[in-house]
Amino acid sequence: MKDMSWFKEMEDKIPHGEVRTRFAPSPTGYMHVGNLRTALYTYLIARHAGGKFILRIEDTDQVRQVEGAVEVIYKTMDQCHLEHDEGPDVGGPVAPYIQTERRPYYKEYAELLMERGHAYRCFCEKTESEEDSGDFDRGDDPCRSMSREESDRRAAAGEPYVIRQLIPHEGSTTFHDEIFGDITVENSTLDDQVLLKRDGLPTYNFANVIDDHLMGITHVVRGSEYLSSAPKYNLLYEGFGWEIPKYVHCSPVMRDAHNKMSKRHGDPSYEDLIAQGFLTDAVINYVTLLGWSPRGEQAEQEIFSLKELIDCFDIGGISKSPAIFDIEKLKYFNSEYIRAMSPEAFAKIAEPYIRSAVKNPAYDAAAIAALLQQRTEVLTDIPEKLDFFDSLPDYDKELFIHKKSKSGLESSKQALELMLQRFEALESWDDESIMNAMLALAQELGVKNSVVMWPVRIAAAGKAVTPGGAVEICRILGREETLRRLKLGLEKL
RNA sequence: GGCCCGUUGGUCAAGUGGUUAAGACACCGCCCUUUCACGGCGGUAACAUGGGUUCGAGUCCCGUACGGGUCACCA
Repeated sequence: MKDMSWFKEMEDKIPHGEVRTRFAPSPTGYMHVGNLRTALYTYLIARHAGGKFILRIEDTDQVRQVEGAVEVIYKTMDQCHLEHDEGPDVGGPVAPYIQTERRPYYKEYAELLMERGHAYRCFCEKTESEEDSGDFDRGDDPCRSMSREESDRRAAAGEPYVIRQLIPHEGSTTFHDEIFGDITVENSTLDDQVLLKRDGLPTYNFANVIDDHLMGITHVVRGSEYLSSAPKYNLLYEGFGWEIPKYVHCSPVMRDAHNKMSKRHGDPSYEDLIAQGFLTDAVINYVTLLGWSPRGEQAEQEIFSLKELIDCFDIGGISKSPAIFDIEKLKYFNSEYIRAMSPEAFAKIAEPYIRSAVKNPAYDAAAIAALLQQRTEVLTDIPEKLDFFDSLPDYDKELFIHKKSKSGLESSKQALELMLQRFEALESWDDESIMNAMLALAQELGVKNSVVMWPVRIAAAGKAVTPGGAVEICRILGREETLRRLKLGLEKL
């Protein structure tokens, strides 16, 4: 073990006097919605307090590493505007920020903890069945009461061992969580968890405490699955004589009442949602509100920019109970964000989706986008709305019948015939001219406007539901194509 | 099973002993309208349950049920 001056140096590097939070993913998979939300809350707590947000990679599990997982984390955080102040890529005062690179530290601290009487070497070869059965009685662990001399001797002889936390059999431990309040458990229900594995790497439970302390983390934000481990963390902090950070344990995001969101069930990751046509800002907004709600004055506000969230986020608003992810509500947020965009911005993001359905360059994508903006929930819905542009669907003449518009087969035939002539004679082809031509005819015939406009739209689009009305569709199709389609419609009648 | 936590409409949720128990999504109806949407108006729908405490309980206490978490040399 290093001498105390080394530990003193480590302590001296710890920043103080500011709120410091960390997002500490393990690179074992993709960024699911629950992860994203934890990252968001962690970020918001730091930014709200004007503190630092740190990224730390927890890669102590040798076998579960997934290729490319770290890149996904960086990319997602970048796209979500969750910029970190310190991390593997940008460095910082308490580097390194990757746990495998901190490997030497853990051993020193594990030994320090032994020195202080709160940990011991365990040489037991436990079989998997013993571990799995849960029958292992730590009270019987002979290593727990082994003399320090024997322990040192066997370790020096090269015998493999793990280092376990020495937890008292008596008494109870109380910890405080910012969301759940005070929780007390009997120490007898806590087991002597492994701190340092046989391979010399720390367990998550140990590395977390060491790193959170050494990095000056003030608010430990994590999933509620760690709630039951919290008393052991407290004992660890106390064993070292360290200040205990504030705990913020967040309940999970569920796919339904019984299951968490998971890759296995095919639940969407952040990347999946984007691929499904959702906007980042809408996802962030929705996910933040899934398990957190503003109180007081803003209790009724739902649409928040990231900036606004930073301003009003408070830990007290985080919910204790799990929240079910509702894609329908996300769609609502998405459509709100789409409608709030400038027409230009929407045209830009919609264009690829428009062009996937409308190949004919004669049809203006920006003009089509204008029709779509108010009626698009997710971008991927766009192509199917536009199929009639490139080729007129083979529709049934029954489509011309629409009771509410007072449109029938005979009236449609008449309207189409007359509009064909008038469109041909029209001086210019713009919204106003097209509209006026139709209104004039309706007036002359003494019928509702819809008696003329319904059949025109049907003939032009070949389907009952279209983005935009007869005027817009005819305008975009152009006069020539409109006339052609009206004639085809007439043939059906 | 032990320990811990949770429970307001289908969903997200406000509520911190006295309210006609907000709001939003979804759903339904009406209006607007050349369709669908958008928008406007309105509607259906909730304090898991049984005991306490209290003048008064969604709010406090206890039990029950249901749900979740945890009990790894995974995080």
